[in-house]
Amino acid sequence: MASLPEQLSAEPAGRHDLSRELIAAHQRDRVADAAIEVFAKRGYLSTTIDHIVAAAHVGVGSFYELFDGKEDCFLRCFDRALARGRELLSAAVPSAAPWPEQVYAALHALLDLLVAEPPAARLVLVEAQTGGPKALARFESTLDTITPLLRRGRAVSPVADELPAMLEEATLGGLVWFLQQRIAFGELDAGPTLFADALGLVLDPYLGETGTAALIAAAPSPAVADSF
Amino acid sequence: MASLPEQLSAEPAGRHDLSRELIAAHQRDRVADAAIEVFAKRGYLSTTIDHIVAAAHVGVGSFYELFDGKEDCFLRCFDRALARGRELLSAAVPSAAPWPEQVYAALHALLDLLVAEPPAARLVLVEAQTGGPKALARFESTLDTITPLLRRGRAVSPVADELPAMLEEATLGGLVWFLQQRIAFGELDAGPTLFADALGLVLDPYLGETGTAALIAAAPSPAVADSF
Amino acid sequence: MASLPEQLSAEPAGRHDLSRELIAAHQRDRVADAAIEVFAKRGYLSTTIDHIVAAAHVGVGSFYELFDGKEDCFLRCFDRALARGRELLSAAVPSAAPWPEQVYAALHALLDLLVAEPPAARLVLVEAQTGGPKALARFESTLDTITPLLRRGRAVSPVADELPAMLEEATLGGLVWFLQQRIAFGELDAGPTLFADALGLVLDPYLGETGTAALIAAAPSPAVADSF
Amino acid sequence: MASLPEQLSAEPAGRHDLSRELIAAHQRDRVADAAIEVFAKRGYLSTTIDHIVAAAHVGVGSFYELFDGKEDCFLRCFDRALARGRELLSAAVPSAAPWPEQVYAALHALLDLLVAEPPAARLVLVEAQTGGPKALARFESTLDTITPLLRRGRAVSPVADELPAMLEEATLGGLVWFLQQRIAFGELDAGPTLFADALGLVLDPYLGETGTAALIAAAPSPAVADSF
DNA sequence: AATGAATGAGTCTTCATTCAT
DNA sequence: GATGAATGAAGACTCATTCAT
Repeated sequence: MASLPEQLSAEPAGRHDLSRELIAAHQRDRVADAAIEVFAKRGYLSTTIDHIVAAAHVGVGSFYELFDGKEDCFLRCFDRALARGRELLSAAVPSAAPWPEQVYAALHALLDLLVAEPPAARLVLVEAQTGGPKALARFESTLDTITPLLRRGRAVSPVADELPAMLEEATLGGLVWFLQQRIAFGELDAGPTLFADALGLVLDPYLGETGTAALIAAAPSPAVADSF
Repeated sequence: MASLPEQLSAEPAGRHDLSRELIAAHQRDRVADAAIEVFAKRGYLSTTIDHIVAAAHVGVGSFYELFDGKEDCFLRCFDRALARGRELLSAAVPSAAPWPEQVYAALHALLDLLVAEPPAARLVLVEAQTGGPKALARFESTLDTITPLLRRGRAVSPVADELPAMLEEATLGGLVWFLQQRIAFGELDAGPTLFADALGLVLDPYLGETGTAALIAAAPSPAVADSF
Repeated sequence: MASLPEQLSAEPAGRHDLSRELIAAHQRDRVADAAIEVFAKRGYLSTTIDHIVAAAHVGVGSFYELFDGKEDCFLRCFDRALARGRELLSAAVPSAAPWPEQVYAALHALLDLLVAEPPAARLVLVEAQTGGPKALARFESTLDTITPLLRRGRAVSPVADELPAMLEEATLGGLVWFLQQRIAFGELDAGPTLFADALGLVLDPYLGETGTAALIAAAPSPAVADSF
Repeated sequence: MASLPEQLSAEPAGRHDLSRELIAAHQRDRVADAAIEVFAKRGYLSTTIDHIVAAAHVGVGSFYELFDGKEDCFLRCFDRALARGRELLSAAVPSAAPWPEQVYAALHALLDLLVAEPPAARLVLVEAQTGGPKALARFESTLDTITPLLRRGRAVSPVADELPAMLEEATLGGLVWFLQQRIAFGELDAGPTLFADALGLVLDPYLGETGTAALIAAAPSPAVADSF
């Protein structure tokens, strides 16, 4: 890989390698973005390398320069979509706000994202298991990150001592399942029902139906009210 | 010309066709059972016809006599596993018993089944989506069968008017997710924790933790106490 | 050929074997008739044993009892069709009539036959080469039988000493080609043009156009005039 | 994003596509040449893709890059052989010469070609019908091209008004048949008899035997006299 | 550095033939 | 004696991956 010329001119080579890697990373991201679309459209199984390189406008050789193969590519796509989601959600949640409003904001951002980027949504939530256990494990660990955040809702719940031990895991599972179904059957649109259902699914156990309704009525963010 | 033999063979053919179809159905079931194992072990994607026929001890030609191809085979395996599960659950649930005990029995039978037949469990719960939307839709409709049964729990719940609207869908989704995870990571064993967790996941919202605990303590079925 | 059992019980066994062979020959003919249709409809290449046994209403095993395999079956079909043609033609030609009328009758009978049995016609004239060189050779030898009959026309020709040496071979080849084309493109119907063309093709060199026309005008056989 | 490289590569792509197609066409011809040999040796039916790729020294993938499949390949081979023949014949026939000499030259060139390239000869004349009706139709239309050229012989024939109406079709059919037989039985060699027979077959009806003999005696081309 | 032509292992599937019933 | 279920060799074709240019 490191050829002679680089060693002869050490310092610039370092910079060069750096920029080379940057360029490579950039390329990888570009190709991954194209691949996400393709994987989402055709499924992991029936996606071929040709599909991807055609969509990404790169040569087959470049593809193998960038990725170790099809599975590696899928995994990176998966990671990329997941990371972007995590990032956006962190940014969307006001860390100082009371718990219910944080959940409100997070869920809203999540749905916004899923509606805005159907391919990524499908990749992460539907095609995950097809890509093997590795992708699944990563998704799982991301979910584990969320569980404690959810659990903090017990502090503000009037029925805290009645809440089931596994509530958070069940809630998260229920939400994932709820979204999977909507995506699998193409019913994931920006209707107000979707958001209300999802919010109720998460908050009701903690606040009760009336509590959730009150929160929605308060409509904390105008933007939220707009898009949903 | 030579029409006599044909007429003679026409009548028995009817009877014969019947037995032929019976034999074929039997063969199909045998091969499907073997295929379930293979699909569960290798995943739909990397299962080949050769794997299946080797496991089922039939020739390639017989396979294609029995099934239209790989996908047809997978779908039939899926249906077969699903049907068997539905059947066993129906039989296991005492229709006259109070709702909590019915849930107890049903969940127990379900976990029993999943532990007893890991391949079928993996096929239905994990490999479902790989086999295309057809399998998914069938699984979905099975789940829809269960929702109303779950909803009957509201009648016995002390907190009925506080229960979220989507509780049943969330619960079911949570349960499915819970089981998927256990299966995907090979943690689905016959430990007592598994059953307690699953039961809590379903019953807690209706009965509260204490109510569930009381039910477990009552230990309605000795068999249950045995295996879990 | 003569096996031990026959020697032990000579006379009855002989009769039995005879009748057995007769029955077998009869079966073979029946199956061959069905096979001719199938071969003509689908071509040698894409005809399967299943097609044949289904059309002939026999079991696969019986088929292999009757024939050595697919090629053997095709060859026997070919022979059978050819033999039938030869037979009919011999019968149709009045041995005492003058040569032009014999040709007239023979050609007429031939075309009658081809129109009446399109499958056999196609088998012999079009599918011949597909079945390998054996079929071709047999067809060839049949043609060689006809050459001398044709050559006898020189005796009645006013231009006998001007006739090309290879006239008979060329004529026969031209006729075969002419018919092949008509069959291959489905233009072999019982129109008067077909017969006139074929007759001209054969007789013109010997009798000249005017001679042939005179023969047609004489319309030797009413039956001929009818069907063509 | 990253749109620049695409635009830069857009322009050369046009040039490149051109050369790509040229290379592909070249490859196709090379593979077709090998395939002609194989088809001629084994027949269409029992030729496999593996046989072809082995003979052409290409990978299976390349074969499918070049052709749509076996039939497409056969058809292209057929066309190629036919085109080459047509080309050589056109070149060989002196357009200003008297008709008998043109026929002489054309027939000679044809036989030269058939003897020089037995595989192509067999492909076009014997295997034609096996490759389906498409090949046959193309061969037929080529023959139709020749008919009018043959008909011009009537202008120089002393017996023009005695010539049969279908003479040209009969002659051509006879010639084809004559050659098919020679090829099928491997008797197509460069002996003088072959050429004399073929020439007589075509010219005798127009010029009479004596006329043809005179033409042969004149031996218009020394080269002709050499090879036959 | 980037390309895409070439490869060939591996896939699904068909069908002539055998043989237990 | 007849049947047709079972076999598996062999076919066409795809596509992930390599490597010369």
